[in-house]
Order: sequence, then C-alpha cells, then structure tokens
Amino acid sequence: MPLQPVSRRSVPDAVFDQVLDEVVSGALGPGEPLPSERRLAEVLGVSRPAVREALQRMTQTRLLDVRHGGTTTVRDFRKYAGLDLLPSLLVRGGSVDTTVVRSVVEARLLIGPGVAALAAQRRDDATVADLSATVSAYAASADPVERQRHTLAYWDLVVDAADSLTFRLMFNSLRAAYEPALPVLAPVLDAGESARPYRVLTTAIDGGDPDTARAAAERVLRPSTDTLLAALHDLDTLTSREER
Amino acid sequence: MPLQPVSRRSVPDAVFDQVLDEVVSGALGPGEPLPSERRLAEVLGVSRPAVREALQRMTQTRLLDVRHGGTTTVRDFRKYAGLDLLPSLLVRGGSVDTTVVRSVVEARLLIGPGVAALAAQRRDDATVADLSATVSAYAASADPVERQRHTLAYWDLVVDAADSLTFRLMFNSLRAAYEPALPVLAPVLDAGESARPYRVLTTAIDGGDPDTARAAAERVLRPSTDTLLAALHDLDTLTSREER
DNA sequence: TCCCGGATACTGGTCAGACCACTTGACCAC
DNA sequence: GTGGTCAAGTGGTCTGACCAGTATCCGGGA
Repeated sequence: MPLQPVSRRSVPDAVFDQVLDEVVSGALGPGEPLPSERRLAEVLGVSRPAVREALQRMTQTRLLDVRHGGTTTVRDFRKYAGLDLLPSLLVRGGSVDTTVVRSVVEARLLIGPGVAALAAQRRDDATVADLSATVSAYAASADPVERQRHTLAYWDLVVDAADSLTFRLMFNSLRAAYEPALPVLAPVLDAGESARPYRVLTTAIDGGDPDTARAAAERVLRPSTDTLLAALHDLDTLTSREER
Repeated sequence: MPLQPVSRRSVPDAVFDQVLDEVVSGALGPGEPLPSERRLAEVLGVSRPAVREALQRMTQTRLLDVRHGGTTTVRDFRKYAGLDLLPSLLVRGGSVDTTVVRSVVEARLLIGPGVAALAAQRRDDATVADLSATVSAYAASADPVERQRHTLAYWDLVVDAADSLTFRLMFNSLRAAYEPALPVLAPVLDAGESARPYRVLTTAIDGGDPDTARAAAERVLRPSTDTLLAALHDLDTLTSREER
C-alpha cells in the first residue's frame, strides 16, 4: 500500500469541524445563539483559547455573528458564506454531496467558455505553448486521476491567460473543493473526455477569436459534464430506491 | 453630517490587516519566512494570542503555511487564495484597485447570463413575482446607491431561482467585495442602466427558455459594464498622464 | 402604574506565563 | 556515510486572571 502522511488534526480544528457541522447541517439554525465560549470549552473538554480560535475562524467565514458582551449567534450561511465554504459543503461526513457536485460541474460548464473567450483575447505565445505541452502530457497519460490533474493544470493556464484576478480566485476556490474529491470523480469524468477537443480549444485560443474559443471550450466541457450528471442521476435514483 | 457607527478594530484585526498587506503588497514574497510568533508579538507590541489569531486567519485563507515546530512561510496568494480574498484586494489602503474592479465587472458580465439561463430552467412563480416587485422598487427609486442595492437584490433572487449552491456562494463572495465599493461605483453603474431590460429579463425567466434568458441578461449587464469599463479606462489614462 | 436609572452578572476581548509537541541542525559514535 | 542523541527554537495548548462591553432585573421616582 502507498504510504500516506499521517494526519494530525489540531484541537481547534476538531472544534471548528464540530461547530461547522452543527451549522451547515441545520442543527443550529440562523439566529440561534451559541453557548458561551466558557461553556463550550467545558462541554467539549478543551480550553477557551481553542474554542475561541474555532469560533474566530467561523466568524471569518461569515458563519457567526459575534458581539462583544452579547451572545454569539449563527448566521445564515446560504446568504452570507463565500465560495471558500464549498469544500466543507462538498465533502461532508466523509462522502461527497451529489447536489453540490452537480452545481459545481454546472458552474464549470457555464463559466469555462467565458474564461476561454477572455483567454483568447489576451493570449500570449508562451502560455499557448504551455497549453499545448499540457495537452500532450494529458494524452500520454493513462491513469484517470493523473489525466484529470492535467486537465486542472490546463485550465489553470487558461485562467492565467484570461488575466482576471476574479476568475483566478474563483478557480482557486473551485480547485480547492475539487481536488479532494478527484479520486472519486476522476473515473467518471475521464470517461467523457479525449485529447482532441483540448487541442481544438488550444488552437482557438491561439487564434485569438473569443467566440471560437467559447464554442471550443463548450465542446471540451459538455461531454464530461453530461456523463457526470447522468451518473449522479443514476446514483440518486438508486439510493432513493434503496430507501424504499 | 450623518453619524456613523464608531469602528472598533480589535487587536488581532489590526495585526491581520498588517500582515495581509505585507503579503498582498509583495513585501513578503512566496516562500519567505515569517518571524516567529513570539518575535512578531514583541515587535507589534501585542500578546502572542493576538498574533496567533491573526496568523490562523491568514492560514485559513491559504496565505500562510504553518508547520508545527518549523517556520511559518508565505504562500503564493495568486495560486491558492480563494474568492473570499477579493474584498481585501479590491479595496486596499482606502482606495479601490481599478484592475480588480475591471475583472469583477467582467466576471459579472460573463457569469450573469449563465445564471439567468439556469434560473429560467428552474424558475417558480413565487420567485418571479419577487423579481417583478424588485424591478418596480428599482424603477421607483431615484438615488443611484439605492437603485444599485435593488439590482443586487434582483440578482440575489435570480441566483436563488438558479438553485445552485456554487453560484450562490460565488454571488455571496462577489457581493461581499462589491458592497463596500458601492458608494463609489453606483453613480457610474447607474448611468448605464434602466428598468426596461430588467423587465425583459424577468419575462424571459418567467418564460422558462434558457437561451432567451441568457440573451436578456446580457442586455441587462452589457451597458453598465461598458460604461464602467470606459470610466476605468479614462481614469487610467488620466492618472498615467498625471504621472508624467 | 409606569418608566427610568443603576447595580450586577453575565458575555466576549486581551493578556501573561507556563508547559507540551514538534522540527531543525549540530554533534558524535559506529 | 549512517544513524542516534541532544539542545535550541518553533508552533500548539492550557490556565487563570483581568478588562470591556451587554443584558437583565430591581428599586425609586414620576
């Protein structure tokens, strides 16, 4: 078996995860008050600083409303939480949430072409060469996970070429959510992909025409999106049948 | 003058802001080591817990790499930071960064139509009614900032209708970056907008056809995007002329 | 009866100091 | 060169204390 780095979850991490789960699972709804820090520390068997650190991280994610002297209350994460919460929502309790996966690949399909169009407008020769090299590496690889890593690297370069800070940060957030789930998703995604559409997209970006690039990107993303959505649909009907 | 709530920046907040600025300004490049927590506390004249809290928040934003027993080093925020960093990058040192604004409105133009298309597919009567009501409120308002708030509420509803967690979180992140800059941007954006395109978009979403909704959304966003980009361009040429 | 004001008992914010756990690097024995 | 040992420095955690705000209740005045 392949050796893996041992995971050492810190105390505040554990507290954070617990409180986060309470919030996103709905056990603690919006507006509900949290126990005081001292009380939480006592209940969880940890020190107050540990609790504080966890709560501060929750606050940073806009999940809590902390008022000096008053009570700490839960905010509505659907209304305020940012994209950085996505990883926590995607894989919760060890398994991936299919509805969240669906929304991620949907977003990928809707945004990718736009980014490709920008990239075509602002392309430079060096990046296009990198894109070509990445496609070759992708084509030469056989392992689905490894191939998916190459597609990630490819889109990373496209985002670079688009020269947009907003899309860069968006991509980073999505990748952070995507990568942990990659081993599960890779086989399905890989089934819907081949190297040719990527080559076409590379040429389109090189050509500099936004509309061509947009169409080419759509042809890259559409097949794997469809296969994944179909797989998710099958999975849903399967589990709902089991529930009966 | 209108009274404003006094701002009570906490000690860790102040430390966080300082360290963040060091990182995003490039004064501390990727890979460079940070002083030890004890040393930072001494230099900044605060306690170690205060420093720790700030560094933990930096770590949560994927801006630092902290290793137990080892040195804390700076990560490349362009490569790892998520969309939640956008507010910090948009308004830095009191003024808005024009290149960041450009990328935000670009992203808005590229993503909005896709979300509208999804919303058309998944619309329900209640949301459409809310959309109509919001447009009316928008049309009835005269103050640019207030009108922009109504457009925000409108898109909030569109995102709701799209029923996509990913786009929901994205929208939340963008709004968090957008809202503080609204007083500055509102007059420019308002100049390029009217109520009619919003009414057309509402009808399109109600109709349920994705392509129609996409086109309508583009017609909503295009004018204000163009006027804002033009204004930014003028601003850039103006300041670069001043520099000579 | 109502309402206002202040005492009080909470809350979170901050600090100091201590100890534990871990990494690093130098040194030493083999 | 390899591996073990050790000391120094780092981040991780805890305790306990005090400061600074809020909420609540209760008594006195209208």
